[in-house]
Amino acid sequence: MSPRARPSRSPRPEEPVRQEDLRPLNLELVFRHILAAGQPISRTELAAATGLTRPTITRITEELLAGRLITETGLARNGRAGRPRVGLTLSASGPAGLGLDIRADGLAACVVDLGGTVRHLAFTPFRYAGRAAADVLAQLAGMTRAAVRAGAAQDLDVVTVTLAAPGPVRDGVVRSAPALGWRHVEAGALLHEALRPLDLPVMVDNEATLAALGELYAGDDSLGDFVYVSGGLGIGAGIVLDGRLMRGARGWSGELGHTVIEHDGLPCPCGARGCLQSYASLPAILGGEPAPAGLTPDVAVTSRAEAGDPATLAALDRAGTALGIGLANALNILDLDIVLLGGSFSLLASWLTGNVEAEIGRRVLTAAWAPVTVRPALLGPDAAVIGAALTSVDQVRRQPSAWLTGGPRARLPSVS
Amino acid sequence: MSPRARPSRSPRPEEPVRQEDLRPLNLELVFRHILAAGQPISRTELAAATGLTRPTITRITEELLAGRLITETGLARNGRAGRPRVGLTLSASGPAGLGLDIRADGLAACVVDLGGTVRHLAFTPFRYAGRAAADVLAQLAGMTRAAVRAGAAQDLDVVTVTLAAPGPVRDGVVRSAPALGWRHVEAGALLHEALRPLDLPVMVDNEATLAALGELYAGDDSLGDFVYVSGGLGIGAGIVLDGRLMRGARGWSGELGHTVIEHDGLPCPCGARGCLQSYASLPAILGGEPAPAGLTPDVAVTSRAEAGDPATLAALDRAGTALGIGLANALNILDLDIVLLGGSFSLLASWLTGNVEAEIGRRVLTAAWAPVTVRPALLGPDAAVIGAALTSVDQVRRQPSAWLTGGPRARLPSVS
DNA sequence: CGCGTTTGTTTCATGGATTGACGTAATCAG
DNA sequence: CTGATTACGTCAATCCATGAAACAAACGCG
Repeated sequence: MSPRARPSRSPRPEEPVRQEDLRPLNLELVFRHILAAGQPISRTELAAATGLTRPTITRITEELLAGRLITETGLARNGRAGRPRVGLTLSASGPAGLGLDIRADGLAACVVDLGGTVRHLAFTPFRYAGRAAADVLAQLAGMTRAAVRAGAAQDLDVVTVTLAAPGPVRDGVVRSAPALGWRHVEAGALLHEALRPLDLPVMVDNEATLAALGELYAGDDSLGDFVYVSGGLGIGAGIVLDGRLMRGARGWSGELGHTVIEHDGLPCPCGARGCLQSYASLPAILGGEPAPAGLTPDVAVTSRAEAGDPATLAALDRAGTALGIGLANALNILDLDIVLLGGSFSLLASWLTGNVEAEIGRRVLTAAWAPVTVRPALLGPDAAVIGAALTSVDQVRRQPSAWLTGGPRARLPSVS
Repeated sequence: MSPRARPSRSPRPEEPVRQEDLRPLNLELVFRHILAAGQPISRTELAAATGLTRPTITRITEELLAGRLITETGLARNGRAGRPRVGLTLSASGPAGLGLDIRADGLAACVVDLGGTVRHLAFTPFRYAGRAAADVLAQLAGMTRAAVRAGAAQDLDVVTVTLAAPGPVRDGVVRSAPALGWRHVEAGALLHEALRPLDLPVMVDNEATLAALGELYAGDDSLGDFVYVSGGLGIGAGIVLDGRLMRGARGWSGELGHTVIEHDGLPCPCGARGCLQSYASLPAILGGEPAPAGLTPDVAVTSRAEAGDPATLAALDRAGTALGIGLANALNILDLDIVLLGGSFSLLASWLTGNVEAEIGRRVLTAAWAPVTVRPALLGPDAAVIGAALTSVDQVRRQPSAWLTGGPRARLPSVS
């Protein structure tokens, strides 16, 4: 996914609004209310909630029903007198989103429906050493096909594919992914090609970014501003402000791993010194020695920590402090009050949280009167795939009218 | 100014859109085009630019003319055949914005018109030592009255007052301003009270924030994403993303001064160690010794640096490096490509820029393929006052329809 | 001076939404 | 079983901003 080309810096539309634009707008309004309700909601309730009149609600729900975006549940016999209400819910069949993730230990695929529930989740171990990017993408294409079939078997129609990649991404191109040995790989175009004859739009985005979106969509409404820190071979962050992802001027925000902890500290492959990544990434915690064969780095660290290995515990202690300093910097700049430890950090949270909280409490100026919450991510290691799938389906959730008028895969670029 | 209460995290309206809502929307669209044009623009040009038809433009411009938001300039005889165009420009009279700034060396007031040009600018030296907050606000009230009169003499009608304060602000309350000895001062309410019987809405916001907005409004359209670093007794930053100010979850973003440079470095009054502020603020550059009597700190530093004082030059060298590291952290997290050195840093830019650029080039991951620009702020030390005044007038610029329908000072809370 | 040309205005039709009334469906209370 | 109650659908009438087309105004040019 690329940052939109910034056609205007104004949040308001740059195009004239005509009468015929009213229906789509109100349709989206109604749809958002159905989304937000979380449970079946009747037409009358919708009328009251949106401020639209019942005739209008009827017309709009007709369109939504015809487009398979919502379905009627049974009558809700609420005990009171009168005709019972007819519940409206997001359709359990209909449009769906597909997510893919290139993870340290393998590849993952996921399908979610409009309601955001996971309907299919698959994982294939994969070793990247010596494998070309094309191999990875061919494997992903296979998993995508399987996922589309699995969706179809449940009457789900996959709309878009979103791929999570471990590195900065723009316009479907992975600029660099050291863990995979990738540099400037046109992952979006390659995957779209490998999917033939399927013609699914493909979006590519950073792993931490998508994981943050996953947490945002999966979390309750109170979760509107937070940093998601993803630990793994490197360290990335996804920042959500006011319920919207912060992408930065060029879509490369969140490089927390190269935040400076010590101005003349350990050297980092990026060329600088004292980067957070050199203190708190999995390799750093493992102390340079490779993980035992067959064990992924995070499993190696957790098992050693659980066994009470003093070197590992010391490394985790140091990592927590470094992470806390890096996060404190980010929080001082961004003013957020929730930190989600994600990726491998979600597994290591019990050893990290203490030091992270301590450093934040000490260094964040506003922490004194506005405490910061540090907690592991809800979705754990699957956050990125699920987030990717949710991002896919969000195409429809954000613009139901486009989906309805344009039919399947309306006006989406094939790669972005 | 407080962050709005986040009624909805959606960029789309939460209220139904009716036919009568079309006109305000299109009116704002037209007004934005007039704003963006920068020079007189004809109705026909507006029609082409907005996509609306000429009759609609006529009706909308009628309303804008009646509300004194725009004026017709003379006919533009462009040499070609046909009826000449009638230019439309932002009204040089009509609604105006008032800004106030509590600066290290005194108090400033400023009036700008709808076009953003400064129509009045006043400065009063002021010593804060031993003076209560009420004294400061009484003085500001006096300057406000004078500015309103000066505006009225030019046929300008001040809509709102915005006060820039050196510290974190929320809901019109200054949480802390060490330079003034303020803690939890209800500056907005106090100023509103002191202005009686004038009943002008008063907004209060952080100085760096408003200065950043000033640069945003004053700069050309290419300036949409940047960090404004304000140097002074402390160090603050205003962050603009996609043409919009980033305020953080609670409105306290931009505390760059307490970003960690060295994880066990110099102690800072905030309680932590190694804060940027301990390396690059004016007191740090002065090396702890107070500025000579009668000289403000920035003048003291510049004069010594110009005289070639080796201690000062070394301190500036250190400060530039530290500032570069702090900014590199921010840029890695935020992905921005423009840094504006503001406040006192705008005067010291020639000694700082080199080191700042060097550190950023070394430490920002994306700097290799996407260079970062570092330059002094355009408005210099007046950025905050002007930004405050522009913020005031922006109330009208962003919602011209509200101004037109609601009459003067429509529906603005008296303090925020 | 009159013609063509461009700009701005007036008049009328269009279309989606609201309003309000009415009809129908499905339940509960007695 | 009957009547009251509530939910949902439908129909006409009306509103209102926009679009389309014709009209008026102001200029350059021959």
